[in-house]
Amino acid sequence: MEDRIDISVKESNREVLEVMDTPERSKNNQISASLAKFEDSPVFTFLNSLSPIKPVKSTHITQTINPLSFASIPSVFTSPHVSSLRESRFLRRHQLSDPSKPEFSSDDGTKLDANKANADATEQLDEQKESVEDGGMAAEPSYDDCSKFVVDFAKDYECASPNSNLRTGCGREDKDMADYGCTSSALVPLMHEHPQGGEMNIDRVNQNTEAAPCDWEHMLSDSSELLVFESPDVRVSYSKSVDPEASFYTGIKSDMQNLHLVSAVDSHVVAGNEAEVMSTQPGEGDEVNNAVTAGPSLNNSDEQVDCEQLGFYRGMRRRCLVFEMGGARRKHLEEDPVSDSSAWLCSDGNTASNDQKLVPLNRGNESSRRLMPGIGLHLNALAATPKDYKIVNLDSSSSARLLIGPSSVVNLHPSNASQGLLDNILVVASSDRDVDGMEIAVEDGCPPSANATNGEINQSSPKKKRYSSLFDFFPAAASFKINVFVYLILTCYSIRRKTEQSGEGESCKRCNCKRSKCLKLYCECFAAGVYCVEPCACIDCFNKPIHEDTVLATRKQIESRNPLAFAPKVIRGSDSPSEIRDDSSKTPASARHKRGCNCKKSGCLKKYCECYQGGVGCSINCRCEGCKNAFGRKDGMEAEAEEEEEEETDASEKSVSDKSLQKIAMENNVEQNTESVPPATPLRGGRPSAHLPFSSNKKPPRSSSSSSSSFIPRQRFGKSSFLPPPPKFETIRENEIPDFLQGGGGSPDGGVQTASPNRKRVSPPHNAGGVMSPGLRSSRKLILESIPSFPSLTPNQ
DNA sequence: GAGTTTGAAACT
DNA sequence: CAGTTTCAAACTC
Repeated sequence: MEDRIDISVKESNREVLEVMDTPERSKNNQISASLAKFEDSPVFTFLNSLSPIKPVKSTHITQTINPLSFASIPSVFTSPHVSSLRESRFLRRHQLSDPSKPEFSSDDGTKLDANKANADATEQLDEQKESVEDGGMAAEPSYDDCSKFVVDFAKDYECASPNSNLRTGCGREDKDMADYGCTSSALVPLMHEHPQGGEMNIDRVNQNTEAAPCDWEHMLSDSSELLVFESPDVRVSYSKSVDPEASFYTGIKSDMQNLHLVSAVDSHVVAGNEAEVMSTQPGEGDEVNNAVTAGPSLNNSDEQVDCEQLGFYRGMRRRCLVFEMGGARRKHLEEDPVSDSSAWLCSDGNTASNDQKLVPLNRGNESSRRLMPGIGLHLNALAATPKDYKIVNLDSSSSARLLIGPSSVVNLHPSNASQGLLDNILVVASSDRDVDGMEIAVEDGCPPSANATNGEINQSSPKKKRYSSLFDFFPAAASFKINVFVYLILTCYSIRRKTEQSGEGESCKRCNCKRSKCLKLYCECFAAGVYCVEPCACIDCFNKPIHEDTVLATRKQIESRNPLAFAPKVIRGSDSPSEIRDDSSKTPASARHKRGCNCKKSGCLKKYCECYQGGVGCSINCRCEGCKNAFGRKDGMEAEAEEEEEEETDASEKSVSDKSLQKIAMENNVEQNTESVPPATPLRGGRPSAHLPFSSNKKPPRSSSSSSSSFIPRQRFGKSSFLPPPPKFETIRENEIPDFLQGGGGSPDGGVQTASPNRKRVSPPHNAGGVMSPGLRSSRKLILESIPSFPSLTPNQ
């Protein structure tokens, strides 16, 4: 049975993956495939060794929180090119955002268990319920998960909580537990418990947890593995549909909400199968159960139901979560360009329907529903998170879902954010109470409705209290909590890793628009492709899920004028080795502003300058006057720039110097970029570099080459203390640049120019000749592997 | 926090 | 395409 189950699960997962892949398929497929293999492969082991756990253990993830930097948020709007990748992002975010929604697991569960699970699940559920009553822990089931990780985790958990009903339920067969079937069943029970009587479960859990101390390390290691490696589900979901971060968040949130530790895991696992992360909504336990029981065709007929029923996410949070998640998934699932829009929609609540669409992956499955609810991190949330550190919800801004605490500020920068979260989490985890707080926070993030769904769990009362109460319910939680947290942390960590790898991290955006209605590029949120969130102080904002249509339409219009309007403004140097810069030694980052700046008075030393703001040096594309960009003058003097800051005076002169020089430099530099880059700009740290590798669909290369030379942000500023501002813009690697972007022209500049709406800029001021350095072109060719995150409204992409 | 400066975005 | 206006962020006080 077990074997069968596993096999079926794997197959299902792969299928899902395949389905998902369609849009960008090639890459995605590869990825998915790789992921799938991953699980099986020894690599897992390796990964495990690498597992996030360590970092987690370290706990300290040094993430600094930059109050200033907001993680760039993945663009809400999917640009055509990006679509697939983007979608993934969305998903991620959604997940994150939605953490409140528990739905995650549901998906996986649905698939996995569907077959066997159903029977088992039902039985288990019954058993669990009983067991719960008995005092059994439901929680464990979560771990059951198919993934070894789960198993291990379960073991650990067991140690912690012998009770776990799940186990018992699964218990029949320990292996079974490991098996998906078990997991499913386990999940089911969890689900049931939730809906029905979270309390009872909790108590049991508590007992369990308390009873047995857990092996944190094991847990961590295991969990990490699961998250990262083993659980194909997780991976899939994350990698594909879900944004790691988002998933992470969402996962946390969902977990939190559910408090079903298990649920989180389970969800992951379950979801994993589908490759989507569907968070089971707490309230939906029934659905989940159904799904599980339902069998393979987990698809819920009612995807919407998930969203709406769950309702958790209505409102801001919901937007974010649903929005993102749904969108992301949808996209993945559906190749349809439309999906993009749907993604947007999701955020609204409206989207439920959309979500359904997305669901297709599941097609048969109910998973779809799950999808909606649970997962999504909100991009915004992410963005917000950094500041607020609210891990979870975006919308939640208000809710302050901060796991940690409102006070705590963590940068969620994509790269950092996760760690920050982890850190926070860890911290939190350290103290049970903290944990509670976290949970609370999470839930807070959740819309009331969601709570309601969870209602069971939440008793109601104030969010925080609820959570606390939850813990009350789950008194045992202590250990259990820890486990859960650990799990979450690991998950987050893993997610973060992925995200980091992907380069996605982004920060939140907030705007303060008063007249643009947040429908113009003036609006940072809109420009970033994300919906405005609570933190925004905008007036008459239309950049909300509710106005999806408007937003999309507007977006299209803008894109029609300038296809790259939503593209990341800053492009990091390509990774290609060829591109390695000569100067590499100097500047790691070869990033450059897509269009270049046009500064007249700021000397490119203030954030007025987009190049500076983006943490990149000015390039040939720039038409700035008196460039003193600390990250690199357009002259290519960047190195000097550093030296000079003080010398600034010279700068102007040098700037003059030459385009020719610049060209040369550029050529040399062209290659600089490379991944190393990341560190490149000091800024980065804080921010998001968004680099998701999305395959670009389109276009032309921006002139990457224009490149500036390197800019070494590093401290070059004479004023060591003074660090360059974190990049405000989303950055993309050249490789990532969408084809359409690249498409164009040969000369890097040209590409860029073409891209740039502004003709002025477009015109390559400096070396106009598309000539750029030949070298650049050749070397670089910007093959934009992935597109930046801009969402394209256009269907076609 | 209000007012100013700045440069991108949008418009003509 | 150039010039102007609008806009909101960045900055200053």
